[in-house]
Amino acid sequence: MRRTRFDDAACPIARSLDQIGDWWSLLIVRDALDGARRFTEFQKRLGLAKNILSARLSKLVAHGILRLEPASDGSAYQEYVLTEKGESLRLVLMALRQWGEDFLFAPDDRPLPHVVKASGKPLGPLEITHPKPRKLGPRDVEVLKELDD
Amino acid sequence: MRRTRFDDAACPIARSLDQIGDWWSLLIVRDALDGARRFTEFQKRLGLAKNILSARLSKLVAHGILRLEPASDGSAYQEYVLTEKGESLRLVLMALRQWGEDFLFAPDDRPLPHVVKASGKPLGPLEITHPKPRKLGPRDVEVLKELDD
DNA sequence: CCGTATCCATTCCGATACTG
DNA sequence: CAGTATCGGAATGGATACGG
Repeated sequence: MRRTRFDDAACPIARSLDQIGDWWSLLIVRDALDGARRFTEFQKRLGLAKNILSARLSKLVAHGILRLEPASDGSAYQEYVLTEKGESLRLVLMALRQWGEDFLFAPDDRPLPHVVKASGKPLGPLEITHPKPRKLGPRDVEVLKELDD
Repeated sequence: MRRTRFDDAACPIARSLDQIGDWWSLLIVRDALDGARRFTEFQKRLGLAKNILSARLSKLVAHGILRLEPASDGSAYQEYVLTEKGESLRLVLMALRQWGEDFLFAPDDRPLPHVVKASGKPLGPLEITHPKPRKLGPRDVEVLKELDD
């Protein structure tokens, strides 16, 4: 596409999109946040072609969003784990999730709730803060896998 | 590319990306939030080809993120204004901005600060809330155009 | 199991020319 | 000013075949 690069743009949003603004990267990060670490695991979850998964993973590693690590089990392979930079995308994903929940689902087709781990209670909206104390960290929340009420 | 569609995915993030997950849409929304309304205005700010701007704007209108409105001045043309759905993307953009600010700028190349309109003070991080009261709305903040300290 | 390599279709992007 | 039309090139995406 010979896309214009945004990597040196003055705007942080443009720079961000340059690194993760394509169709698959954020979904890969989403699954990584959900515990996926192996190539085939990502492939199975996302259902995308292996060559493009390979390319995306490499790009994410190159940008320091994922990092390669020796497999946690005995296998000779490596695993893709999130760096701090990658972990921090959780907030972006949450914003995207809340927007989607609010505007992209019909009343009779609700998404799985996003809840606070400790309490199991659904999240409130993201809030903008003055430079003030924090409430809850991104790690404190999770998305329910199924409805078991 | 024959990309897989996410518009009926179970995951809100996937659905969101289906509507605004391309290279230009969020930047268009960014500029709309910043006051841009006219075709040429977007084109000038973004520096993208007119045909693709045209396609993106149409798509955003089709998705109910932008809406066409008779020009506010005398001209016979129309203007692109954000719907509530589009306005709500402000939070997503803020998350993206904060991530970019945190990880994509060198110490000697800081981005323009994002401040609270009323106080002029820089924003704190987005926070996750329990179902609790709100603090500051997305409309209360702005990005400085230049540094005049 | 974990990828890389190859092939082909699609579509995205940018530039330019053109209309009202 | 506000687009539409057309063009070529590049990157993306999916499928499959192949190798460690």
